[in-house]
Amino acid sequence: MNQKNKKYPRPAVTVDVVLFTVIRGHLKVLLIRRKNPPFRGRWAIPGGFVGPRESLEEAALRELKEETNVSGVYLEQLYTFGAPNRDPRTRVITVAYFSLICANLVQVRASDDARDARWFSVRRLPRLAFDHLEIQRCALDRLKNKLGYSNIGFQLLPEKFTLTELQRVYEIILGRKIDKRNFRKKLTQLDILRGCSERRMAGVHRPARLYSFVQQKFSTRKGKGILFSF
Amino acid sequence: MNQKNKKYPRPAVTVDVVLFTVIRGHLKVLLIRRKNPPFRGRWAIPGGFVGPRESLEEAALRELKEETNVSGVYLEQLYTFGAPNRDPRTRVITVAYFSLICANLVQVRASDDARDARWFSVRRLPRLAFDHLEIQRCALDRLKNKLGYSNIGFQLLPEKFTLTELQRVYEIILGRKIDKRNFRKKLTQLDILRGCSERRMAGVHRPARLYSFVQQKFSTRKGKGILFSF
DNA sequence: TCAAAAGTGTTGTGTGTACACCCATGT
DNA sequence: ACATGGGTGTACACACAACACTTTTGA
Repeated sequence: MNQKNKKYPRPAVTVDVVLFTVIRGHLKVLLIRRKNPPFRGRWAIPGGFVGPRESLEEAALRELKEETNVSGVYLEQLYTFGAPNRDPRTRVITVAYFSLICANLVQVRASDDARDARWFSVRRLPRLAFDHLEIQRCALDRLKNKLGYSNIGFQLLPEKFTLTELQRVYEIILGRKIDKRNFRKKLTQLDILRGCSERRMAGVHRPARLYSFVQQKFSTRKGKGILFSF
Repeated sequence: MNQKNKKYPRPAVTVDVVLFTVIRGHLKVLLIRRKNPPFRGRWAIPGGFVGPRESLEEAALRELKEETNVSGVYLEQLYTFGAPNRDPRTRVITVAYFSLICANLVQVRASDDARDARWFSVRRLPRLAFDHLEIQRCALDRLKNKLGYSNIGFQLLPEKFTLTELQRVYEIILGRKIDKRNFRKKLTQLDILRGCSERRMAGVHRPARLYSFVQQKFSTRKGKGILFSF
């Protein structure tokens, strides 16, 4: 880090947030339609410039709040993209984040004057602006991988959920069926769920028990080996 | 990504490279002593500004080459650090990389007029400039974790190596002893090593067989589960 | 009584782990 | 012959994977 500041024109720095949720059995990602060139009319990952007094994470949280009105959601830095011509206007380096949110808790600010925001199934994305397809793929890969050795799956559900709902989240993201008994056995022996006394009635069948995630138990488990390996 | 460029002063963007190697049984990291304020005289991770026409990775490779004269080494983006006051002069966002190199293949440009560069054991680091201690810890965590599910351990060895040398790399980084028979059994059943006919004589004992890493076999293995779990 | 999802155990197979002795070499 | 690190196999524990039937509910 030499004192060469003058020699180097400074790039613009943005944060982009790949926001996932699960709606009716599909993994969805939030996109915003661009109103201005370049890529006018194309869909893009929400993002914006990093303010002079905020950290990168603060900038990402601010963007997230602007789009969804929620705070306290899961947010993780993903990767930084800086190809010289990824934005045709000027040099823009973007620090990408990915975020998980429970669909019940969020009301997307859609379709007001300034913006057109929609959830898209990750299987059926429209053409994206800039290198946003690459960013989105990177986020999806991270999500799939991280599901195997962390607790992030719970972030897509409300505080109380049934075991079948949790299993669906895993199946949707991993893209394959999981054996019900093995799934439940694994979770109970991980000792990270607290069953509450409530039941949930949903349809003409036996009511399902509701559970909540117990953070502290999870984080104190020994770190060696895989946690979920379905 | 709105058109608000004017409102936001652009930060400087740098890349920093945490460069690891193994020398005589110790995991080492390359540091450079700062000749100028701030933090004059403190040791720092090598890095520098991102040029206007180069990608982030190109900038990291350039820095790496400037420090070590080598190319073709393992390099991976680590994390981006952007706390508003991490550099007291001005806003600097740094994209950190980490890199692994075989000590035999590198000749550090040490102690010429402009720079004072040294390998430090990760166990005995000096006080570091900026937030470089945090960056270095982040890199070390990543290295330890990634050792378990990837092939990066081989990057710290020359092309031909003995199984004991490979085991030492794992023991040094993980910080614990590994059973010799289990280590060798695991590697042979992974089928990623080719034994060559050469032997290495080193000291007054039976000569050791030399092996080389076979990339293609490794990369085609099924990705589920852990690969190394010593 | 029927449909629909909830809930529950056992067995075989593979992988991790612990452990001790002989081999090849130079002095 | 001896000191030094190289090289090899077996037995137990545990985790993953496959698999089918009973329960509870509302209509």
